[in-house]
Amino acid sequence: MPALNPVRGTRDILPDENRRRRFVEHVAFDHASRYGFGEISTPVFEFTEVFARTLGDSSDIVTKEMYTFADRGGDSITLRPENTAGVARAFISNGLTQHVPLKLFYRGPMFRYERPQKGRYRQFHQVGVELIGVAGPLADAEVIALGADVLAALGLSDRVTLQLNSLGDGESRVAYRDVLVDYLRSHRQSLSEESLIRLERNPLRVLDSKDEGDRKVVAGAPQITDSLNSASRAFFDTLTGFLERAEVAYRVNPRLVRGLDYYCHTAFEFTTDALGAQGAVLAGGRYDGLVKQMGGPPTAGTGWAAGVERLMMLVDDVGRAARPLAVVPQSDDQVSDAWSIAQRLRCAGFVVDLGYSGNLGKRMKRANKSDARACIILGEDEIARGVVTTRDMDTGEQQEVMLKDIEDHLGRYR
RNA sequence: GCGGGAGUAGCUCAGCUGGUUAGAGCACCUGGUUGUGGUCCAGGGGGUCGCGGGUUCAAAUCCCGUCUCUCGCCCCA
Repeated sequence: MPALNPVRGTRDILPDENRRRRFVEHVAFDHASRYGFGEISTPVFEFTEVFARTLGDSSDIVTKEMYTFADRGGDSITLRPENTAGVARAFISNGLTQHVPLKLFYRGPMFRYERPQKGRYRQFHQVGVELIGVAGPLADAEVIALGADVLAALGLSDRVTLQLNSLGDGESRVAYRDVLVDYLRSHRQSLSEESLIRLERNPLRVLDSKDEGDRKVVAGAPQITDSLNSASRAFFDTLTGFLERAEVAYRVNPRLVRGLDYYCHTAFEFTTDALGAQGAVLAGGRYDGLVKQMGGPPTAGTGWAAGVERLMMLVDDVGRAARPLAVVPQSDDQVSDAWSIAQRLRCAGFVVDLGYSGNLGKRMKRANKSDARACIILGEDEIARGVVTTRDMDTGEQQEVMLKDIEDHLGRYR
């Protein structure tokens, strides 16, 4: 049935898997709340310009990975490939520039036209945070510590490492870029074809090339740390001091870079080797130039995004769904009474399932399949006497209970 | 966008040097048990062998194309 398959790179998430997804999202938001973040929801599509302008014309996301189309009114629309640009747009659109510092959490689907792989889909989900309007390193520390907390709460502490780097301020980055380009040019005969292109368009990217020849060249390359001016160095030192004080373990990786212009100072990634090539599970950095680039006032910002599907694959077990009580009529003759009892119990806050058809045995089977904690059995006999029979599905123990007392009696199964 | 591997029942897979009616386990349904689930026993349903084309007397099996998944590259969450 090829016509009935979901579109490549998309998939259906069934109830069991959605419990994992909700668990991940819930843990993320729960911890974000503790840091004072509130949830923002922005549209899943924006004017193409929102992404084109902020992500940079040369980035892969913009040049070949966006779902872009003209709507019926002729506007160019793009399904969001990430949400930082959307949040920045909302920040400006809603006049929030006067309400900084602003701490925003988000979650939801993102869209990128990429080759699907393990943990990589064309429609995927992210959770993320943006802390807008704080220029100092305490904001970076908070955001990183929050990321570490979320991963810890998901039970992943021993499977991820935090890699940290500083790109410095604009002055430092320009200085480093010059030094780096000089060095790379002098070794251009050893660089891969890819890297020669990057050298012209986005030289920092050469640093995280996986090509063996490139790596040798990069190993001897000047490090950004040496190009940081004193202000940038102080920023980074203060940040690492905060992280140490909060006991957030990190490893400085001078090759961790961000290609886009609006990034500065902090860049970080929590990575794992448990997902093959998809190593990054939660990554972010500081983007002081973004809001201004979008047409807003100069505004500092720092944040991260995490791939929900990747996290879902890493978390072990989220426990089973709530076990229901099953109201089981002996036959169709007792269905109306069963229905009343079920509604009464639901009203009282119980999780209640029903057996829909068949004889008592069939309905019991269904109750068992739904993992029922207990059954409320209702026969002709019981109705006549104003009682029900309850059966504990784990012990098999049964007893008769007055109909009016069932809520009390079942309280222990709540 | 580029390269490797794989697609057989709802799931995991066997069958593949071409040869009767394509199998197993799990799952599902029915009965044993018409007032009692799980376990057990007996039986049953379910497959255009991803799709299209080619070779052949004969194709799940060989060849080509295509789609999807998967691993890697690129990039990224």
